[in-house]
Amino acid sequence: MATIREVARHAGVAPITVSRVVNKSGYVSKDIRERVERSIAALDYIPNALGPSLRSKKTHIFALILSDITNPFWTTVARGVEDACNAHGYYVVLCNTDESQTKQDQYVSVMLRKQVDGFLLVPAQDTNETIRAIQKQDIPIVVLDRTVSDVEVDIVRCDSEEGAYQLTRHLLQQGHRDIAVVSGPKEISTARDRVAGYRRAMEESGLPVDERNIHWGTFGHNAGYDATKEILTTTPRPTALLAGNNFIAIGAMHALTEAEVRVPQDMALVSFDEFPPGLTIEPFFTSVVQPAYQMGYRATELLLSRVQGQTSEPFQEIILPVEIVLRRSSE
Amino acid sequence: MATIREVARHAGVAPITVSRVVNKSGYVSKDIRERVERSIAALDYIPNALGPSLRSKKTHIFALILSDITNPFWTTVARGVEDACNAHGYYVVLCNTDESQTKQDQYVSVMLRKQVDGFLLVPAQDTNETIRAIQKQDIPIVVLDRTVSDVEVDIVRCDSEEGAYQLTRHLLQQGHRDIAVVSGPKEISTARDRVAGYRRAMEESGLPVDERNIHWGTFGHNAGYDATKEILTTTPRPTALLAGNNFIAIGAMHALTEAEVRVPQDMALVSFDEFPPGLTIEPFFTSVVQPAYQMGYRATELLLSRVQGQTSEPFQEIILPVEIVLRRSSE
DNA sequence: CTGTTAGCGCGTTCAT
DNA sequence: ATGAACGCGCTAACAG
Repeated sequence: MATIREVARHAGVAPITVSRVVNKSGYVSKDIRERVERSIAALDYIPNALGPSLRSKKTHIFALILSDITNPFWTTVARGVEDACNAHGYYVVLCNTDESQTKQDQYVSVMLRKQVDGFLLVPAQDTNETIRAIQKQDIPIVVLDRTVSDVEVDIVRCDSEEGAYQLTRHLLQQGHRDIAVVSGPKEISTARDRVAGYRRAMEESGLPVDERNIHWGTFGHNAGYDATKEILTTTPRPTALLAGNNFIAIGAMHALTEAEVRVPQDMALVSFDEFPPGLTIEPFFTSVVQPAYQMGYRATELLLSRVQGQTSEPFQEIILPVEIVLRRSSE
Repeated sequence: MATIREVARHAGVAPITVSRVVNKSGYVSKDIRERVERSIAALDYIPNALGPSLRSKKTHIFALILSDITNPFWTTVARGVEDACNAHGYYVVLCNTDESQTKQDQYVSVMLRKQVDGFLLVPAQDTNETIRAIQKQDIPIVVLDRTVSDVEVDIVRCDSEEGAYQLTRHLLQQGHRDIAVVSGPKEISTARDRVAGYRRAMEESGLPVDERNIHWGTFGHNAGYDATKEILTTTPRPTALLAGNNFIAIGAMHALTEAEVRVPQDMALVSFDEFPPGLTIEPFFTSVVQPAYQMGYRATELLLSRVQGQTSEPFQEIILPVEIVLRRSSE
């Protein structure tokens, strides 16, 4: 790897002149520019971005920390982040936490040392320590998807409560009265919000909420499977099921198929999150569509505005609207 | 962000002493260590990794450049890469090329400037220029999934030819004689290999290969849809279809469903790549399972060995075996 | 229009 | 056991 000095020597000029040619900054006569350009080509010179970063304290790198890139939902978020970054000359380092607080904190610590210019964080649990640690270093951060208690921080998320409300109302309209919910971990706000939306719809219709109908677990398909098996043993058996996300719905479907419970005839099944069109033979689940790509994109734009604008306006909470799509799984 | 000097001043010692405490290198008396540690905590000091990187010319970052993180296949590869990296103190910057040569080259160029320690590249097309440019800078690179002509380079890939061969033999055993192939772009080696495996199986059985049965396109579901629509208009109509990847299979399925062609009764359909268990209600396609996670992991290990060992052993080509899983889509 | 100087944060080398 | 000086690659500020 040639350095700027070697190019300068080769071209018989000062390093700063090479710098001016490379960055098209300042005046360089045509003759010298061409001579420098030839030297650059001859030596295969590629500028080292570390030097400038050290001086300018800018790396133009953001850290995106999320739970699992294997879930199409997060993948879509990540694409939104990446596209927004690229549109503004930024790049993304991706970190999977697997919902582990420890992995999350390790990543944050490393990324702080690496001088990333900002964080996009899907908080693994309801901890605010991590966020505070980042804020203490004056590095901008935008939280994605989930609220965190007891911190002031920018956040971009979707309206889970409203989504669950609409799903439940849809089920009620179909005549269901005994509806079970299989949600994610109680520590994650989206899991709580989805239960809250369900409650609101039930109560609004004057229906009592049987607490045994509310199941907390993880956002993985195994949890959906387990909870559904349990639900199938209860009497009276619920006639409809609200899954907290796409994986839970798949797990529920596995359990139902295994028990030869037909959907929607014997049990209606509604869910959160779509699968991208290239991923399913035929969309089947009635579900809440969250604007995942938009969430990533908007969060990145907000982060960029924090990074660039020195202004410390009040923290924002951007809540993106969701949409409900009716399909065969609920008639 | 506090610097090492500020901590040193705060603790009344020299910067190097702080460095020794932070890195646990060299001798520091217990008293001073504790004093320094208190200062570190008081100032929320986090070491800046840019300085050392500038000196040591090591960033401990790899660039992973692939076509599309939205495809579960690549996502699984990425997890393999990430896990292998983390196990060795490395981190990954992820870059989506969307199969575009231009985007790929832009990313490579930026990542070279950012001084990544190595590249993991899924080549967008059959170009070796990009790879040569990286090698010219003496940065190790491992190619993933696809061969590239006219370059000496390490590569880790799966045995596409054998996979297609087995899929075709399976169809032949089921009594199919007129089999169409919907593959990816001709410029991508896996697309060619899959056609080659098909040819081998056909020829081995003494069957002529009708060139009109071979369709080249992209690895997206739209291409699968379009090609299948076309296939359905030909007479005699093939009785079986070999899809070049998961997305093509889904697209084909869309076209078949639309035309009310039943699978497998009216048309058998076999494919490459599985969907992860959390992503499908019920696995349906007979398909070649490629060890995606392993591919990512092994490639990273190879890259690490290149980065660490200074030895320039001969370039390796690691070909991972594939497996075929029989399902309902082909009886 | 071109060049010199100095310093970003850190750790290696050599001293004390 | 602790510290001073130097330089990694680059560019802003200032000279000429």
